[in-house]
Amino acid sequence: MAQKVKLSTIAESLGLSTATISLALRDSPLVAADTRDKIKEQARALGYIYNRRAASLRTSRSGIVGVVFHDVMNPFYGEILKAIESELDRSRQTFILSNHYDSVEKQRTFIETLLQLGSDGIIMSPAIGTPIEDMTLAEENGMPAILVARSMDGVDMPTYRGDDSYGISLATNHLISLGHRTIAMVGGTDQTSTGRDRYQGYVNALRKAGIEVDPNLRIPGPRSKQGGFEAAVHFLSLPQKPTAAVCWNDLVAIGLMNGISRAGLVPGVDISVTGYDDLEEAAIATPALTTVSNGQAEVGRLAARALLDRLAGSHEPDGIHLIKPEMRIRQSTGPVRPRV
Amino acid sequence: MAQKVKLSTIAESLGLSTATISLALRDSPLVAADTRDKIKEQARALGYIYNRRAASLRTSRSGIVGVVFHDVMNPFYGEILKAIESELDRSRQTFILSNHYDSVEKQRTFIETLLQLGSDGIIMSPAIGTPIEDMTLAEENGMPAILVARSMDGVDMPTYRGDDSYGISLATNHLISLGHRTIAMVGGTDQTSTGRDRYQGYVNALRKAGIEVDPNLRIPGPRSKQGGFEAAVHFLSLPQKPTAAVCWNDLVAIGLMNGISRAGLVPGVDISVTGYDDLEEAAIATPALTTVSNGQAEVGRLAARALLDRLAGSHEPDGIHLIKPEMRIRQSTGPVRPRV
DNA sequence: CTGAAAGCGCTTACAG
DNA sequence: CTGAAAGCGCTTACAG
Repeated sequence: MAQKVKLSTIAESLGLSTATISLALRDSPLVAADTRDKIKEQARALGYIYNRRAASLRTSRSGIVGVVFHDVMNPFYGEILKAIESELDRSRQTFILSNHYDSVEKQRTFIETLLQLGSDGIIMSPAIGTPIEDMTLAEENGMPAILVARSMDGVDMPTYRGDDSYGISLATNHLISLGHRTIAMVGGTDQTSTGRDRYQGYVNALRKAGIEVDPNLRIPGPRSKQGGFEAAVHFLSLPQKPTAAVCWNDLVAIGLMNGISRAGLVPGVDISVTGYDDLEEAAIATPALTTVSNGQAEVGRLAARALLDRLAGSHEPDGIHLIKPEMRIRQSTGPVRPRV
Repeated sequence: MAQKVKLSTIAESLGLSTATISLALRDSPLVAADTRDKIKEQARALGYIYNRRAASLRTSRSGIVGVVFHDVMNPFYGEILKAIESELDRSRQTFILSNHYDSVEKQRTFIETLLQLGSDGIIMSPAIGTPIEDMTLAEENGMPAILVARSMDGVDMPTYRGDDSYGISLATNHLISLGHRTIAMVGGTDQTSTGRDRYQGYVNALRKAGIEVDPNLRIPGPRSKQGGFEAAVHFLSLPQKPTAAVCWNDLVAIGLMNGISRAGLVPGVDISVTGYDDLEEAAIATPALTTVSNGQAEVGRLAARALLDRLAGSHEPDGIHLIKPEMRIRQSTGPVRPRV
């Protein structure tokens, strides 16, 4: 590796000061156009690499944004991340990603790392059980936080997520309109806002239709394909013989449909199944999954924009911003057919 | 936000020098044990946050490692990333992730960003068409690179990937042993080493079994579920009426099986399908997918270890390190059954 | 075992 | 339009 090229290397080679070089490379109007061109040309020729650490130490802006989710391998978060990525790219901000896997410790370690790196902000879907102190730790050290997908009680930071209660009621109403009366709810946990809100929306929709709510028709827990797959046995053996399942998300729904198929029944014919999120793969599942669009792209885009705006000095309103979900009717739901 | 706490804040409050504080916080044996404890206690009490940028500027080590893949939403890369993550976590290295989506420009921008941030190294699966200069740019500026999943011609950097040619021959031989003779190959592109090597392995296996290779039985292109799903139409309309498909990866295989189901045929019975990678979801697909384990966890772990070792000073051997694939026989393959 | 001082590579008032 | 100088917050020889 050749001798490190820095501002002073360029300055000396051109007989100018580092101040002029610095200004020129950042297109300051203070530098004459032809001086600027000469400097840029020379920087390229010497293979100059801008040292962001040094600049950041001086300016206390790092150009780094932290993003922490439960697990990016989950396409729901993956789709949010993609939207964040493209929005940050446009503003030349680099993001650092971490999965917390709902470990509060892992999440805190990550927040501390971001603070040490001088991260300009953080976009997060907080881990289950996140203490308020961890959130204020960020804010108090000048690192604004934006929440996505999950709300946190007692925190009025800007939060972007879908209207879960309304969305799940769309799915439930759809099944009711097809004649289903014994409808199970599969997946999700009361430990997250999405779990609570979606169960509540399901309960509300049933009540509004005059259908009695049977708590035993709830199978809480599953949140992945694997989980949905395994829940199929439980679901199929429920003594109430439900004819339909409202799933907490698409992954659970797809897993459940696979499990139902393995048992020799045909999802969408023998048993109706709805998902939630409208992941890209929902449309190509077999059968194509009836689900609720949860606006991941919108959530990611708005959250990134909110953070960028805040970094630019404007203060977006705090509190929860709900994105309106929409029904996507496909082949996994159909008219009620009695269970044998 | 309170006044920023730095080393000198602690030093003054205790009547010590910043040198002592710095050493104590890093557990240097040069500092007396009780002095150290007092310092650590005070640092905590004041809410001190270590400034990595300043330290990194001084030491020229950042504790940051870059990771760039085609797309982490692809579970194949996601599984590699997980292994890298857990290995780096153990060494308290932070990773910065980027998708290149096979855009050479996006990849180069990311490499430049890493250089600016003083990244200690990079683990990458190079974008299609990556010029050698982009790789040497990293190395020449003191940022060692480790390749995963894809090889690059003319580059002898350490590379960790599966033995694609051997692996696909396992899948092909399995189908041949079930009596299949008209076997299509679906997905992949000649622009990547995996695409070339897997097609070659398929061709070799057929030849060795004395089966004539029909280039029209290759359907190149698909690399995703969506792609495999769409390829089903083409596959089913092939005049040679193949009874089995060797797919380039699990995603294509799962998509293809969905497409086959939509057409009213039963994958695993009417048409045998093999995947490649053994993603977590292969086992719960319907039918459960016969596939080839590609050792993602191993690839990620070894690549991360190789980089960490290099950072620690030891020089692992350059060149390609092949991980041995293994066959996973499930329900998506069965005895040949003539196409009608 | 602890301290004084230099320096990592930038940017930013301030002068001219 | 350009330059001299200070300073961001650390670490690291070097002294003692």
